[in-house]
Amino acid sequence: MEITSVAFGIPFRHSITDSSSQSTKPFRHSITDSSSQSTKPFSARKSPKLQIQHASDLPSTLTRVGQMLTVKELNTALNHFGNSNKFNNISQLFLWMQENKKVDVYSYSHYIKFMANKLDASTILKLYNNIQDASVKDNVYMKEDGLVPDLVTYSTLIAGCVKVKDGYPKTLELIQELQDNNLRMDDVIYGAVLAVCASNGKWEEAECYFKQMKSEGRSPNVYHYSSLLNAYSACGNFQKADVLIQDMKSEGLVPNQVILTTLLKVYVRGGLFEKSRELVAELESSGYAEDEMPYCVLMDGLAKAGQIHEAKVIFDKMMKKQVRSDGYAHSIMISAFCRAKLFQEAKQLAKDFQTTFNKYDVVIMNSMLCAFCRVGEMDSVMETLRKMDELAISPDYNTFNILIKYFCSKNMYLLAYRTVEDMHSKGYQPTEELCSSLIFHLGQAKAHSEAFSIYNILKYSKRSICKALHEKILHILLAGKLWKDAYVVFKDNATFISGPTTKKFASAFMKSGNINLINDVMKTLHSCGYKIDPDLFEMAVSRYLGQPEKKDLLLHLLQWMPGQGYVVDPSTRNLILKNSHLFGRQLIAEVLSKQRVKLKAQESR
DNA sequence: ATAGGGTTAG
Repeated sequence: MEITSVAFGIPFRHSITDSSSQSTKPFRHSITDSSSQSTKPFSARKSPKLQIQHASDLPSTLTRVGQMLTVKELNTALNHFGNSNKFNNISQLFLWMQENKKVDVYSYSHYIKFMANKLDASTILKLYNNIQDASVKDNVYMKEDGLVPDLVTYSTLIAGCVKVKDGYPKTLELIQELQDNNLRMDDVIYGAVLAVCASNGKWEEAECYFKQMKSEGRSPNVYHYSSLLNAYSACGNFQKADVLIQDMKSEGLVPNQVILTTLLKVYVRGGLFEKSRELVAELESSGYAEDEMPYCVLMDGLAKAGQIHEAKVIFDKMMKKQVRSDGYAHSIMISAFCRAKLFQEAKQLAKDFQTTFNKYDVVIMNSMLCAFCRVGEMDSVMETLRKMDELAISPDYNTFNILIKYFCSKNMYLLAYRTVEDMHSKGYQPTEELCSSLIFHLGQAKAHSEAFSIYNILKYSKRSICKALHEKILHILLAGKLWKDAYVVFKDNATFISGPTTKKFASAFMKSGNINLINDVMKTLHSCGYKIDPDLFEMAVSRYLGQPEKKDLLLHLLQWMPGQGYVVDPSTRNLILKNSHLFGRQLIAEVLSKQRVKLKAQESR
């Protein structure tokens, strides 16, 4: 009881606000839709293609005439919008084409070309995979029609790998592919590749590409140097960094703001705080410290090395100098205080952030939430959540994760469940490990249908989930007497269900499952190679005998059996005969004798 | 078309 009332209060009022703000959209559409029809009576006479190109409300025009157009014509429209930089229309049209399966390789290619700098990296990579799938499917090769990807395409794709997980192996594939297409890596490609190496902590590989480009007679520019430098920062290799800076200077390049800030990162990661402070002073005197970034780098490093007081000194100095800040500095100090369990200081600074910036920040909230959860300060957790709600800060992926883990750790599984549902409805994917453990605990707590909901969230969000999970949920569904769901799970995953569990499912279902599904379950069991026991038939027959109005189902079962090599055993046969008045003696006798004849015939064959 | 900063958890 207490759990649900808490859950009701928290996650999250915005789900209501959000959906209401979304509900204004269709409204807006229907207005524009009707007005465009009434003010443009001639539109119906325009060709569908022109209607699309000149649509004032593209989505509704597409709904009206989109299906009349071929993929080729739609691609022309994409091009039309692309050439006039109508990005909104490109997106709307492409989305419609995807939803209506009216896309080919060229659609993807045009779309990527026009939207390259409007889309985030992972989206572009996904689209790129779609192209490859589509080109195999349509047997079209990109090389035709000038569609061969060029170096610009590849640099866009590789740059996209910087922020993406698995970006490094993906980059290797792309390098291979561009070489297969007879392209050679140029300066920009090398720049992007080095950036990927750096963001994946691969300094040796970065060095290797750096040397390789030099050996090809290319002179590294500041981008290359800064990425290699950044690659050294993860491991704090300041010796290599210093050598690199010397090399750079000897090539006649002057370290700029980015280079020096990155060098600072190396020193900080290497624990050279004295040298770092000197470098910050150098940045200040060069006018490179007007932004908070170098201070952030140093503060964060100090705090993570346990020197929280020194970090705060930098923070205060920065505030005194009125360095331009977007709030990162606050965020770093707040999370540092939280890590050190200095909650009063953290709260004070959070308050300060709120008054300085006149807003709140989800990252700061997450830091505090996480800290409160870690020390188990339930009241502060709830207070923080209330505050987020008050200030209309939408929880993000991390917020949900923090909360769910916290609720699980406190054995508040129903609350965790509600939070996962909320998370899912906001479009965030909980991890499989989290779901899997929650399913287990919900099962233990007899929250069977809740466990099944989590299973479904997982199943419909991922291509493949741990095979053992199907069997696990099957046990839970049986325990919860959710027969129909159990049947669906069994049917969809029969190959992953062990023999003993199959047996358990079969007899539990025959005993208590939905009578209308008994024959379906029998057939499913048989078709997945399970040898149906005579006891199971006896159980099914008993169920039918208990409900004479299901006569047709019994007859159907009896008729189906001999074809698959089954025959009722003598005791079941007697049971049926004893009750045959309920079904029509004549009919039952016929069916039973047919069973024997068919079986005999099969045996003699 | 290529470069630099904060939050989870183990």
